[in-house]
Amino acid sequence: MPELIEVEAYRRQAEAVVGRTIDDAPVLDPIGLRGADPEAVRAELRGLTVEAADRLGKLLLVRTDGPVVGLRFGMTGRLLVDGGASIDGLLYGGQGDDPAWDRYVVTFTDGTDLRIRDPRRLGGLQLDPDVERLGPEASTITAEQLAAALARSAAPVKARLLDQSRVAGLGNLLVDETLWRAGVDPERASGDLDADEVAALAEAVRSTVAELLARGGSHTGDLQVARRPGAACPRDGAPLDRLRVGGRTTYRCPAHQR
DNA sequence: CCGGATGTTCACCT
DNA sequence: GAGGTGAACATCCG
Repeated sequence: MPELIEVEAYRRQAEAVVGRTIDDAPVLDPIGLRGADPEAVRAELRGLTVEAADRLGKLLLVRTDGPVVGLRFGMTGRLLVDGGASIDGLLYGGQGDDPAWDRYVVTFTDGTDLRIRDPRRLGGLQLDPDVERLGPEASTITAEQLAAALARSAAPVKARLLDQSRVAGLGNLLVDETLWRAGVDPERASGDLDADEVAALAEAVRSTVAELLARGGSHTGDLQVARRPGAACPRDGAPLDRLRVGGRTTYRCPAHQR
């Protein structure tokens, strides 16, 4: 589920735990710890008070009076606050929702809790994550920032937009939707876009994120409904191409994406 | 049965 | 150095 939009929804939920004090944080399954010792992480989290819930790209940052707790959700992770009632309505698979997939639990002194539920175990938790490795936040990216991210690169523009160190927050669905709306071929060499095209693309990134956030998810794009072989472009009816760009399945309208 | 799927990281090629 | 590919993770779906 998580691209920037879904993680933003989790961030808003996480604001409910601001002010609470952590009683315990057992690591049920030590995924995505990047070498950290599970018991050491648990010990560090005990007794901390949550001060804020922030986000950078797809990384959720829970600030405390001690270390920042960085949460990643991979493709299938969800955040459950106070027993669930997940607002994303995007359960992995048809039903798939099993407490056995809880990887991290944070219990608070008032008896409430927060948990990371992740069937495929692609998410993770890191204390004081290195946010310097991330590019500018996609939802507010400027033409200047995007120009810097694309400059002098022969890589396909889609690959650059997916590269979290260049632009933070976009995933496969958002990038396809954005390039489709902007009329840009995902295979275009990044450095070949002129200043006007870059400015228009930056605007498309911001507006696409805002609109799909309002609609309720990365999967609510206009192109998304056509993400299947042989589908017609919702804009002009041309048969969509299905190809691989940046290692990911890509849909493109050959008629209007240039 | 097989291939893919909203992600990230790494080893190994060209 | 820059890009690309494939694998790994585990589960579900068409």
